[in-house]
Amino acid sequence: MDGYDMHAFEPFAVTVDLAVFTVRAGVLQVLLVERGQEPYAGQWALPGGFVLPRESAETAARRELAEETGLSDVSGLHLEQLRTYSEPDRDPRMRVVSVAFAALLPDAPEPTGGGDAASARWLPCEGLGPLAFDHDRIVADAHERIGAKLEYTCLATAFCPPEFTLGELQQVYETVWGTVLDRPNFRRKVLTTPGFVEQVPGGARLTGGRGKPAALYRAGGATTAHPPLLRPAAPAGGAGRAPDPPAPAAGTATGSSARPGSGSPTAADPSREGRSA
Amino acid sequence: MDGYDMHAFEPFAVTVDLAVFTVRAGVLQVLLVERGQEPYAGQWALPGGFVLPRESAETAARRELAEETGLSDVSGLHLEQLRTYSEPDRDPRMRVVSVAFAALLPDAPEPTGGGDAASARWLPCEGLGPLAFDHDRIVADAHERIGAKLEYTCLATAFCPPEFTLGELQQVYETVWGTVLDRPNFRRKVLTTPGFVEQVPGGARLTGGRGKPAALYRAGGATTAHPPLLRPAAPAGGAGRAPDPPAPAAGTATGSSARPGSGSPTAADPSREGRSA
DNA sequence: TCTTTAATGGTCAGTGCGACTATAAAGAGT
DNA sequence: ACTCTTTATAGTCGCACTGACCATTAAAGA
Repeated sequence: MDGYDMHAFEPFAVTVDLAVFTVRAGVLQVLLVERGQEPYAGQWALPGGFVLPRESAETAARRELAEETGLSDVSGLHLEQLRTYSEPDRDPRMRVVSVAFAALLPDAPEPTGGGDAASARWLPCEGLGPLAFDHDRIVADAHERIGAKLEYTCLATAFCPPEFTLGELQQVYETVWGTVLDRPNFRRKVLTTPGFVEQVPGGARLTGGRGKPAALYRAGGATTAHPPLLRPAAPAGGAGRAPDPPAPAAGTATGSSARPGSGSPTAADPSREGRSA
Repeated sequence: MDGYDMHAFEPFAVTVDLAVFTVRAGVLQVLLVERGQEPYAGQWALPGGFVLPRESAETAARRELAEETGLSDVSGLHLEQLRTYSEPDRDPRMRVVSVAFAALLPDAPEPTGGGDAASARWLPCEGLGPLAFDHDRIVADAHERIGAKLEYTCLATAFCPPEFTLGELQQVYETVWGTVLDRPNFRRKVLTTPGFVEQVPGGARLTGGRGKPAALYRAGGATTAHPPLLRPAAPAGGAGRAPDPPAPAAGTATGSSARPGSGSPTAADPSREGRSA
């Protein structure tokens, strides 16, 4: 950053783009908005916007996240800078440099429509048509980054509500990685990693599931997993076995989507049924 | 990135900053330039400069890297986007958003002075005084990122010349991590990781070192290490045992610094002495 | 020649993990 | 009420990897 007075410099527009993910009904989903004007009118794009004169990219990203999701408190949500996209022609109108962020949401408080965007929707990450600008690549990069961070951090809890079962936590891994994990082994790994999760004093979840009620856990204090929880090496040909998403039955859905109420996920939900000793 | 026509937007200056690292004489060093003008005149800063109107940040970074190091061919060097720094007041003169990159060089072709900067120098990463702007933080972030990537990638070879010994490779790990590793165990791990390194057909290095001549290796085709080469967990209190850098003796220096000639490190150096069956 | 240094080869026990079996506790169907 | 299905949880067994060692080889230096 030397040589200030030696070159003329071109001004750039600086924006943020948000890749907001959630796991819903066993499918990884991204928050997208439908573009109203050219270019790419009618196509899906990542939410985002300009960085204002007196804010950092992180501040702008958190502001946009709040606007776009309609959540009142986004301070606790995981928001992480991904990388900056600066190809000269990525926006046909002008020179735009965009700082991309990845954000993780636990429950999906059904779109919003709060901010700039008229229509915002959660769409499955897999097989979505071409997005506006270079947003396909941003989504792919963000997906890959999150998958990698699940291995050596405790980030997966950011996809879960304040209290969750180990089955829900496992489904986060399986959904992001697109693999199936052995349940007892996953359980052992998570429980023996100090500070990954901690059991909530006296609770077990009853009604939602079909089987034995599962114990509830909270995120522990640890941020990194040592040693890491490695994703199973792809055997050889093609992708590993993908877990089938639970059947999209209405009403009492399977597993994680059975959670009632999508309001503020701040306090423990008292409508969660029976709690044994 | 929606809502273009709804806001006025402020133009930003966009720059790149380069954290260029090398391992020299058992010490991790960064390439720094001395600032000539205010602000921070006389202080050390990272090399970098403006992104030109028709180039991406990556292109600008590679251009600056070539200018600053004076190397003719920087195409093979490892250059990786770190993150973008955009705090509103990080430059007192104007709003500057900077995309930071980390680059790794094998041998250190003693500074340069080629590009913009009058005086460029390698300085040890540890205990350098306050740098200009937020460059301390960039260096710290880059160091941490590189240390982490050594664990699960084969990146360490980017610090080594085209042909190297396992001792040199190990010193890269020890220097970046600030720990001591067990030599036989390190050797076993590297050699059993498929594609990490491959032995050069019939060579062993003779003169430089004091002990038994070491076999020469090249970087293999692999980019990731599965399972990773985990950095030893810090025992409890404070940092792990730091390796003492070899005594800074002149002339025939110890170990890795014994390599002759600092010119273009493209082809295998024929001045490398004796080569047994 | 003897010592020092570093590379290389090998052993051995503990840990972690994958694969697998077994049991417990709920709902659904008959 | 009983069985079947489903899910959570407990436990076992063997292999692979790792960390801590020890031994040998081959050079340089005293």
